[in-house]
Amino acid sequence: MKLLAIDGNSIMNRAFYGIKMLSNKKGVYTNAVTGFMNIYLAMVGELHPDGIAVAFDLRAPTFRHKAVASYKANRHGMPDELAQQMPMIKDLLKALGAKVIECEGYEADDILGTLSKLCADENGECYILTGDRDSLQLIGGGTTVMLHTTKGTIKYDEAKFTEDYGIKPIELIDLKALMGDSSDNISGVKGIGEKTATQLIKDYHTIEGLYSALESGEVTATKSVLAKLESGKADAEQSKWLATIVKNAPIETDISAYKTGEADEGKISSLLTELEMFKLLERLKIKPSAVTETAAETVAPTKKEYAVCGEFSGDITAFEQASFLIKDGVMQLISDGKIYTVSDKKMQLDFLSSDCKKYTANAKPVYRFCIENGTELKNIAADADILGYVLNTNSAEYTTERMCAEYGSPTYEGLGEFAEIAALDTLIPTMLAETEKQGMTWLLDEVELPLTEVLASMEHYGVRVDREGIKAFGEKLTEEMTGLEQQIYFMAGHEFNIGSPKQLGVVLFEEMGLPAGKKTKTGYSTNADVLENLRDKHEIVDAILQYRQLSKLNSTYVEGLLKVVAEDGRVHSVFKQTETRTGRISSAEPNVQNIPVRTELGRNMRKFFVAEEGYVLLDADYSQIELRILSHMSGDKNMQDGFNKGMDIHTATAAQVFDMPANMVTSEMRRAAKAVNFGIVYGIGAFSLSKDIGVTVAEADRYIKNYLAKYPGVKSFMEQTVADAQEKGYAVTMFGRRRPIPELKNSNKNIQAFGKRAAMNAPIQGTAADIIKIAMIKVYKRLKAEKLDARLILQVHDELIIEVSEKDAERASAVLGEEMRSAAKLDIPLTADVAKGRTWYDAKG
DNA sequence: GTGTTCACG
DNA sequence: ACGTACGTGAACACG
Repeated sequence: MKLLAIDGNSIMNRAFYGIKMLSNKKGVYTNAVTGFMNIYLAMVGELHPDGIAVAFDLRAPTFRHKAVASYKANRHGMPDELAQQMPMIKDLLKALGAKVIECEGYEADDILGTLSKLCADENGECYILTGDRDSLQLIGGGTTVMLHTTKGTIKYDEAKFTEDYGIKPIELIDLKALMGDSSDNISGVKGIGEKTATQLIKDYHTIEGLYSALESGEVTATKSVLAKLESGKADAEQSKWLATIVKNAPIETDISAYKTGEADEGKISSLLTELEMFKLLERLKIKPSAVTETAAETVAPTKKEYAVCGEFSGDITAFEQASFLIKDGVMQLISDGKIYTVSDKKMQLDFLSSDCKKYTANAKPVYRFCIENGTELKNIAADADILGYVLNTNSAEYTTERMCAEYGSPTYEGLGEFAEIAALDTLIPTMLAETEKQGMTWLLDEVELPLTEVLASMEHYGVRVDREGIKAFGEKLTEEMTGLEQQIYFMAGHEFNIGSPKQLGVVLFEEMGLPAGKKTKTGYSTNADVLENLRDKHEIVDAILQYRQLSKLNSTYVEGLLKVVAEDGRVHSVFKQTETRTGRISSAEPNVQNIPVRTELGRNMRKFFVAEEGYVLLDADYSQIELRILSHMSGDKNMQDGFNKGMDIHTATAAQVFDMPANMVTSEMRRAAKAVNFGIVYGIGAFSLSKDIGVTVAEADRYIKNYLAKYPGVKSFMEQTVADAQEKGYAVTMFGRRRPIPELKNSNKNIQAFGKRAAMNAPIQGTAADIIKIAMIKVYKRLKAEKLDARLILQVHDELIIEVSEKDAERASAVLGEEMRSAAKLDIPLTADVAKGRTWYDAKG
């Protein structure tokens, strides 16, 4: 018999603290279960045991509330987030065929000890998996301890133990009896520490041996140690008893009862599906379960019958309603329970441009396919990816498989290559119903679905870049960098990798003796904030900051951009519609939403984003859209007043906060007010604000208090928003978009505080995202309707860029401004100014 | 693959 | 006592 005996509590603990918080969308925490299973599967894979037993302490979770006079009383109780996960892991382990052992009055340790003895009695092997060094005393006689630590799992047999500790495993008990163990409330002998205890045990092996030697005066030690030993004899004996793991817990003694049982796949599947642990399901090669609670709440979709009918022939434009997918160039089509394939491209395009009401997953590439073939994709009524995103912006991916599990839709493995489209055909109506129920139908139909086409078009056109200009700029940067590099090496006294924060830290803070500020997990922080404070300490700091700036520009923007220029001399960034938690879109390959603008040198990059010959760029951005939204949503008349009067909002805020007329506001005061305004939008904290504007925390706190006093509507809005989010579990925008915030349910104060800030920010940032999306659709439609030689090509959160022929520039400019301003009707005006230029640099006001 | 840094709104 | 503004993507070093 080869038995794997696991200390369930200990491994759950390690897993819980070793893995960042994870939770499913209901806020049920899963990180400890996830971590446990990772360790568990790795161990089972390595050892291939015949039997697995997992021991748990049987203790009420409320035990931690002191008062209980026990020798374990000072051990910290587990946090609720971990306690919740204990029943889950037990159920899961049972379903996997492992034996879960709990025993009234005995700790996990004792159960492991008993198991190891049972094994030894049968001449079997016992592997104890634990994160607790206490169990090392069990080593020997066929028992090996696999000690799980943050650095990995160490296999402790007798040889390894003796090598590390210099004593025999069993002597660990005597060692603890002398030195004590505060975590187990074992006192040991007062005044005897690790060093002394180890030496004594090495010499005398056991407490009994030590004390008999002591009686006969054979112990050589300092007078004080001898005195401590003598007065601590009773403590030592008591401690030894406490430190000894018992081996006779009343558990099943027939070792064959611990043989691994049959796995209950159905149970595993429903458990893991509920927990949304799909990666683990995949690893176990088990399909997710179709039935979840979510299903019961909405329409419980029933499994339908589908007939596979082969290649379609007939009139492809005659369908009224169908789901489709395109896989490796072959279109799969499902309508009225019949599944077809369509291989002919012409036929595919005919279908896509027909009036048929279409359901699909990930429509954007299909839009691009149609655009590239000169036709139009019509009547997309649902897109599973978009539905998945709207229903839960927190999800990491929107695969059909995952969503079926999440929304309780059946799967169709029997249909082979058609499994996905069949699943989709059933899944989509369920998700549409859920969307309706959550009041997001308008958002879906009028914003997200039409937006996909706009994004596809933007990706298709891309933006032209001036390759030669970028190269020349890059050469200039490289040259300057070489110069700086030499200066830095000279000042440091040797060459090193300036790009390595680790090496840089050593040079600055050890070799040159500059005062180290913040630390990171791995060493000294060398970020711009830290370096900025060291500027007057040494010339090298300035050179490094400058080098950093150049190096960033060169590698990320010059080299990065050149890498992604297409054959047509343009970059076709991917605009992702299901990426952000708040509803914004994101941009990648290249990211066109973070092209430098704040410093003049970086801003030069924008000179290389150019219009095609005969065309110009139009750039329009919303002015203060987030604060305008805040003033609207909060209904704060005082703040709205500033906007209605057309005032500069930061100056208006400064006038309010510092209680003086606007014309008396200094630029310093405006700067502070601006920082507070930003802070409010982000969910403010006095500490961060003080750091941002360089005042004391107390002063920053006063600013905030003052601000909220002047804008009482904002104050109550923020409070209400957080309260709603806490109650409902999500924050919501003006247009009904939800962002789930499970962090609010966390017992960790910091995480909860983060949740609160996110709850304050999400409605504001999210509403801004909704509004610019609406504007994009309106602009796109009007440019098309008015047949202008113009196209939307970029979006940067509050900014839109159009490429337009010179002759249509005037009209397109009007369209852009009008549609942006009228995208939403708020209590205060939305302002957007349009500027024109050959390059992005020129076109930005 | 993770951590650090830094570019944008 | 601790850590601290919201949301992203990319490059690089390092294990």
